[in-house]
Amino acid sequence: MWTVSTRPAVKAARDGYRHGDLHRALVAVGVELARQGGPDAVVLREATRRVGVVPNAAYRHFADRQALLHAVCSSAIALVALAIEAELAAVPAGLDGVAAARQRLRAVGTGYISFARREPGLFRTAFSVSTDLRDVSNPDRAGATGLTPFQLLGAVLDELVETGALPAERRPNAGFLAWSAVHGLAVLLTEGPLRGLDEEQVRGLVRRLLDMVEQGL
Amino acid sequence: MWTVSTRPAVKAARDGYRHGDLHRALVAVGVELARQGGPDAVVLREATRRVGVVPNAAYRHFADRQALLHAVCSSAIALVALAIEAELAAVPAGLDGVAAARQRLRAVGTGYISFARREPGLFRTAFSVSTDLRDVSNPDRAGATGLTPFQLLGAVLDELVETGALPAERRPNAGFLAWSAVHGLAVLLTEGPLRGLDEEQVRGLVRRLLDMVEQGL
DNA sequence: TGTACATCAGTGAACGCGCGTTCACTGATGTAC
DNA sequence: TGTACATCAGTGAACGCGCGTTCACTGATGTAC
Repeated sequence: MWTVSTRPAVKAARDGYRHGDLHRALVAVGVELARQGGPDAVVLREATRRVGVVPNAAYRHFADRQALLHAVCSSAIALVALAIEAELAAVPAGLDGVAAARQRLRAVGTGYISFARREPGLFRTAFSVSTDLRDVSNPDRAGATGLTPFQLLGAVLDELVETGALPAERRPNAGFLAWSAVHGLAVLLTEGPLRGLDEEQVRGLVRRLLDMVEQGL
Repeated sequence: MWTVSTRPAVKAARDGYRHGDLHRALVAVGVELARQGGPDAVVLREATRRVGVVPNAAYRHFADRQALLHAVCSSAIALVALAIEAELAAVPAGLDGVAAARQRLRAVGTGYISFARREPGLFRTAFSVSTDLRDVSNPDRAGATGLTPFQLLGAVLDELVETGALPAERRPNAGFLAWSAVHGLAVLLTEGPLRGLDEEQVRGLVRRLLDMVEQGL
């Protein structure tokens, strides 16, 4: 407590000598960089500069630049999960089982695509670090429900099976098929030839793509 | 002819002072770099180094590094077109109209995905430069038939309409829907969580995705 | 409760690197006469 | 067919840049006694 009172202004301003939680701060500012410029913009020196710390201080918390980028990537995916959760929460209650499950499947897709359009830099960053099958259930990549985007999709597909809207034998790999379609459209809309479309056209295309998935699964 | 005979060895070896077709050579070596390391590996200095020319020589043929990358991107897309054409050529003759058109639609999809898996660096490069709707018919991006990947897809969709396998009112934007699904799966298989799958599993997944597209369109 | 000390998060300075790009040049090529 | 000359593709040297990363350090924090 003595130390606190001897340097109160500095302490209050930025905690003086020690930062407090540099790890979290670097990831947060890394997310900001990725938001503005995608994965290549996650530059270690720039991140430390923004946090107000010397460049090599980052090495107390990350092995190297790649480790920081990896953490930022996980955060970006967690934000995708939050976007999907928000869309799921907006599905009106009071529908019967099959209709509700179908609506929720569409909510997952629209949440994913609207995130990609709202945050193209973060969306590219989410896919910039190669993942494998274990990463799809990494808790660092989960939203408020504790589920990752892929797990949220999986939960909805399970609902479809339970309500009888999806034959159980079609369930395996259905998640990857739906993900493929939605991801591909998200890429075409954000980096591909469909960048120029207006909101109206996008909505129509998304609706048709989700029809295709619903029909085709 | 005197100049030729005064420096024959050099002339034969690398054309001596003048290169001959540096533009084409830089694009070719740029494609090689992209093949090995994706778009970021298309480094102007390295390209000139490999061609055996001084770095700034590139500026006689390209405004800047971005212009070189753009040319490499177009070449990569042309290679996608060639891969699709090869797959189309392998569709057995003698099928009736509807079955042939369906097979050809699947050939477009498998050509696209097998290219992505065979040449992940070029595949990423093909998508590294933002395109717009006019680029999808850019002749620099065409294969041997003179058609770009998207135009090849479009031609097959037209066949489906002509044979009655696809209702004409579903034709608009069908290309983007099919492209989305196939592109998304290609990404998941090459950069995403499905990287580790073996050939057998991939074939099954591709088949199911194409079923979904065929059913859902 | 007060003191001595180990820990370890951040500092300060520096490194080598390869990059894209600019400048003034040179000399082979192909054209006009 | 032979010569004079303009063109312009490539040379040589250099620039400033920001990056990731390493090193030896310092001094606040929290713990053991």
